[in-house]
Amino acid sequence: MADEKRGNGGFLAGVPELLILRLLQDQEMYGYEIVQAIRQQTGDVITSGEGLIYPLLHALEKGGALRARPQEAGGRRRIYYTLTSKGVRRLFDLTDEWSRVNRAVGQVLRPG
Amino acid sequence: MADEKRGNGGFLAGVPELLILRLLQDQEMYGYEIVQAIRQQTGDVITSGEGLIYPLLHALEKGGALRARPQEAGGRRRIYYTLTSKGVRRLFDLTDEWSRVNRAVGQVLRPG
DNA sequence: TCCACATACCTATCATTTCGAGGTATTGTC
DNA sequence: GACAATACCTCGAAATGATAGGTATGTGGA
Repeated sequence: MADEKRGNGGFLAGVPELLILRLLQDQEMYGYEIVQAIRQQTGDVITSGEGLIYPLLHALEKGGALRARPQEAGGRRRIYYTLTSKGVRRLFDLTDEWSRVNRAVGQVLRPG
Repeated sequence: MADEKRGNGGFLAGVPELLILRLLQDQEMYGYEIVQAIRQQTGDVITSGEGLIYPLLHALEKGGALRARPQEAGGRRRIYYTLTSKGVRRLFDLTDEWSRVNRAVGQVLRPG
């Protein structure tokens, strides 16, 4: 079909990035924590794994949207991330784009 | 960044398929017409081109969601598509999935 | 003690989807 | 006659997500 082998069922283009940025807007978090948070806060609707989240965090950091702060915590090495001003701007842009697409799809789904 | 080279700006995974099915629920349409309709009804927010729509129509037909009916109209060869019962089911499933993801993202964006 | 599990990080590869460029042919307009 | 619009098509590149692995430490139970 339109081949639908997506574990999450599709409709997720760009969503993980948006969610990461939004979560970090409220508080500093580390990667593993973000993976769990997305699962919990979406009621297991979005279950993006570490194989997606970690590379995304690295890309966002390299792009200047996030700042990384390594820290030891009980023998465990964690990397905490915070939003930079660039990240905040990116979050606003993505949020805006998300609602635009949302409205657009809604207009077709339930017309006039 | 998360590299954002999508002409439409992201957030479109699976959306074109959903829109096609929804449009065909109301009336028989041909490919070129669908491309224009998506553009118009979304106010140019979603501008998926023929390079995306035609292959999608073929895949949906092959998958049994659509039935194709070729017809000549004023020297112009058009291929009209209609929904099969399988296509209707697929439309319901995608619509459902779309709102689930929508709610899930919303929960993260505006918590509390 | 040993084993399994949760934590916490990472990469590589594959599948899917979208985008852009290009190609054919007809009709209508300047 | 040239050009835009109509109407179909395919190919290849790029981006994204999913899956499957791989490393290491701490904790709890048998």
